[in-house]
Amino acid sequence: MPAYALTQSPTLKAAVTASDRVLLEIQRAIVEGDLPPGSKISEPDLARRFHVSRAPLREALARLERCHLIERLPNVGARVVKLSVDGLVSLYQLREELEGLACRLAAEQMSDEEIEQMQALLDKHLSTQRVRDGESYYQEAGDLDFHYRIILGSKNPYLINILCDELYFLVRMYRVQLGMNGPRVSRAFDEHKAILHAIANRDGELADLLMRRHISASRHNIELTLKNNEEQI
Amino acid sequence: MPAYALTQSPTLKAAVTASDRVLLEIQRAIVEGDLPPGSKISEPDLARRFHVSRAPLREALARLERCHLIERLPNVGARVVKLSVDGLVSLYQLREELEGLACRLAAEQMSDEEIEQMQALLDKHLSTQRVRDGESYYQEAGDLDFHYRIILGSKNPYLINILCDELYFLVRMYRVQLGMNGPRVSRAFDEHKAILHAIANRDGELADLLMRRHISASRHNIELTLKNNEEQI
DNA sequence: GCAGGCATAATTGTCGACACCTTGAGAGTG
DNA sequence: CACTCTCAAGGTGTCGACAATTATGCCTGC
Repeated sequence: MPAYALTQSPTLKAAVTASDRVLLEIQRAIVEGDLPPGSKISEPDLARRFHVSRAPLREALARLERCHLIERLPNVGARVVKLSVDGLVSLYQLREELEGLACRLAAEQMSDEEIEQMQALLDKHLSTQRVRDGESYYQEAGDLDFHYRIILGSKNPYLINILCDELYFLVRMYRVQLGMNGPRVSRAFDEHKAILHAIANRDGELADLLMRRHISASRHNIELTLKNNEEQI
Repeated sequence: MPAYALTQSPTLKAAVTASDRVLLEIQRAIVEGDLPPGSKISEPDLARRFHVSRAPLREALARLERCHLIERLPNVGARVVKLSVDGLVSLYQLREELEGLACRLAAEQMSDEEIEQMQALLDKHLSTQRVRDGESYYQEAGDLDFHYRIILGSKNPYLINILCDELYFLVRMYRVQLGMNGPRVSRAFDEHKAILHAIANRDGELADLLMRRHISASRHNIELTLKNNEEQI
């Protein structure tokens, strides 16, 4: 399998084409709620806004559909996805399964060097977290970085593609729009550490189990916020 | 989650647009080896061949990339994927995990009526198989139909999307190009029956286990053929 | 006042043409 | 002979315009 199979998304490569650029901008806009959930996507409007023609814009829309940030109907158009409890549950069911698998594979496939680099990464995150206690953004970035590395460590290109290119933007959207809060931020570090420890011991089964629990806990956290939000409406 | 989230692929809906039509034709051509693995995809060439302009063709190519039938490089172009043992292993690792999950969810989510319909489907397949013993195509279609129904029964839209829209064309490509052969054809029926029985008993764990074994056996079957093929070259 | 149909406006799908990039062949040089 | 550079040819990325479809608002009729 050629290496470029892993570089389909412009997040992992330089944004060489206009379509890539626009994709990144719209992804950010949707994830951060700049384009609100449920809102209509007008192609002529967006094309003007990002100074491109409709051709690269439509290419970008196709990729946005691929990562579940918009939904399209032929001859009708696209809308930004709405966040829901059902959607969250479905998404995290998959995450538990797939990232569990990623852990098992990573425990077999990652090199000692890669594992050492991850340990260094965790140490770095720990120190910055102590300094900026409560600032969720850094925790957010650090958490995603941790998960990314394990997924890449699985060395399974299809698994990497699904998690990194197709599901993670939606995961980020839930987390950014519903906010990460409370004691989970500090507890997540310990869970990361335990998972990495299991991988370092080449104990794939344990890493799998711990990752599933880690993701399940994260889901419950978001689910609570989401249900509160829905009640407020 | 709206219903049309499940109808992104033209396989499950009417091919209303030119892009849909071309997509279906090229999918078939690649899966059946009409466009051979590794061959270059020339946009002007294909556009002439299918009597459309490059705009809908490129839309179709984007979706072909999504289901891993072609690989693209910016400013370079697209090639039909090559089949390999590594690719097969990666693909079936995912299938085991995801279809196992689908079984667990289907055991919870499927209605009694849906389960009865599946039993009727199996009976029908059994009778046609007895008649046309050895004809792999019908078995092929029947097997896919069985897996499709379980996946749909999971009621998880993301899972359905990944398996039915993104991975199954590649699975079909391996099976069609490497051929299904030997005693597996008849044994697969028994395995299907056992899986469905577990689902009917609402025993998700057992269905999960049986499905993983079923897929694993299928993989070993194809792997053998693939390795023989590579040795011949 | 309301339902239904019609015409208009706006949006999406498709087309052909152009600009830029990559690639491969061939000339030139060490 | 090997290596580099140039350049032409083909292909991809992008653009603006047209055709087909859908949404909107008005009008008519009940």
